Amino acid sequence: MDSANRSVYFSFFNEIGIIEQLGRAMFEARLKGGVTLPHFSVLNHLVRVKDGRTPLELARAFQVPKTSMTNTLAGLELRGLVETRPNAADKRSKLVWLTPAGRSFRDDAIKLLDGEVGQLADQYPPEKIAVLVPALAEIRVILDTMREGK
Amino acid sequence: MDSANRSVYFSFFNEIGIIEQLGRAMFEARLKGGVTLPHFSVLNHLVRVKDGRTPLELARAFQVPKTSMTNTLAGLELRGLVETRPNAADKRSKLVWLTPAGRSFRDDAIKLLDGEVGQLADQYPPEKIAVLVPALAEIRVILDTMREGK
DNA sequence: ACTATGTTGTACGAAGTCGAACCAATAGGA
DNA sequence: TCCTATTGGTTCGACTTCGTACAACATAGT
Repeated sequence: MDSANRSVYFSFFNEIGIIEQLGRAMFEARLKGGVTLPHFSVLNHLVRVKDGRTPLELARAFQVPKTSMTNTLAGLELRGLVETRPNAADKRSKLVWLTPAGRSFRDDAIKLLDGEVGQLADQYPPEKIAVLVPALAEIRVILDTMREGK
Repeated sequence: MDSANRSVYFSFFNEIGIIEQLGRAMFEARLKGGVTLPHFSVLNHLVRVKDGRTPLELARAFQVPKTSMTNTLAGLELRGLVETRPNAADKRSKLVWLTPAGRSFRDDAIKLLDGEVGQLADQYPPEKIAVLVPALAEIRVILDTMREGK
């Protein structure tokens, strides 16, 4: 492959990196009380999928080391957004449950983010985003399979 | 906007986040001597655009606070990959130049990454990536102008 | 020339990430 | 049963990011 073809991949990852950073900053600006994107992501996951998960399950779901998940969950528990209870089925582990405060925090956050999303949607409509998402998902799958030394 | 339209934007940022993480891990696995993606990005930028830039110009190019760029440049200078000289035109600032070691480190890294890029290119061709990049750049610009009430 | 204001880079500290080492509990033999 | 390997989770330490505060220098207006 020649250099011109190759460089387009570098540009791609460069844009991805900048959008990730700007998107994260935008999200976190709307989240009150020092709640970060990882915090919100976990809350959202617990609502959408189901709570009563172990920390390790969550770590795997987000492709993140378990030590990072320990830290994220500690932040959520400190803020009273989740609580942990012992796992009767395996006494080494524990289960993470949403509190009512955690559930409503997530719902409120979604409403607040709606403003930002609307502003973006005014300039880049959902139809055009909807074209991008499957392409990105395809690339994500390719990268993920490459990661497992194939 | 209804919930179905809104969720497309959440999916978008979700894919972006995962690709950023996988891409970063892939890149850094190939970079020797504790050189990180920010380090490489700056080296690459200095080669492609031109060296003799100020730290602040670099910080703006990567949408990163200048304190972060100070740290990244310190790492590069520590490894002998760049050197800084005083800026005669503005004595407050300094100019960042590639060393021969920096140039060859970047060239070697490109060769090492070529395998990964080629593997990705086999499954997702440059023509399709080339379509994505301008779309992402457009979104990046929109997000940038939305930031902190501009 | 003088003063006010803006800009460049750094030092420092708070917060987040993650690998290594560790402990407790479990599972799988022998 | 006992011994060993494995697994879930935390602690600790090194590292990165980035906001605040600051010093040095630059520039515009008077």
